[in-house]
Amino acid sequence: MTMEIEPNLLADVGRRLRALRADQDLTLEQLARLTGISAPALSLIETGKRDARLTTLAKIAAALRVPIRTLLEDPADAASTGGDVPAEGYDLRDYL
Amino acid sequence: MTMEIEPNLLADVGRRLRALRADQDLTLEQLARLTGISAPALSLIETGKRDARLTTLAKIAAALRVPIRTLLEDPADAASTGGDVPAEGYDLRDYL
DNA sequence: AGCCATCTTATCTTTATCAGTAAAATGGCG
DNA sequence: CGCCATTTTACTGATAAAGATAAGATGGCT
Repeated sequence: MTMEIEPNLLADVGRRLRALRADQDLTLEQLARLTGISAPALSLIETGKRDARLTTLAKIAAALRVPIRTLLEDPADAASTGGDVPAEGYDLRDYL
Repeated sequence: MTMEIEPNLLADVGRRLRALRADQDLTLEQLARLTGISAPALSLIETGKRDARLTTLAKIAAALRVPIRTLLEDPADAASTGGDVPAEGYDLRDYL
């Protein structure tokens, strides 16, 4: 359980994106028109082959009418949204 | 209330990033070493002048030991983390 | 099999991120 | 005021994102 900065973050985001689009029965073409992002670009993002910019993800989230955060969290642990706090008594400088 | 895709999303993310870094008393140099992202790049991101890639934000979040979602949500409405559902009975195709 | 919608992949061009470096602000603090 | 740490800004060059377009691949359906 070394967690190495989330191995397949892009693939995960892509999967969620595709699921959300499917929920609204939208084609890549339609989402492309809604977002201003080309269908090929959307395809690459959904298949986890492209490292999109923040505003690009924001446009897609806006078009799908969901908060951006939805794309980044596992709907499973979405319940514990109080689980934040950076582990009190920790000093990152110890690792420099 | 036209929402125009959040005009200052980058500035907001940058502010939260800077606050988190301040909480741990890290300099840009130190965070740069932790993330592998240069200090100038971090400065641009924190000041809302750069549209960072998803993996870049992920690296920073990992170094600060907070979930990525923390950078994107307003701590104010962080309470209502069940508020998702894309407004049932809506069809985005009506706007194409 | 053939057609059709949808998605994927490839190529090209423009633009932007990012590392690296160095040079200017900024801000304490003695 | 002059140091000094920190941050910002301004370059360079390499890598990658994103639009546009076109060409394959996939899958359903009669």
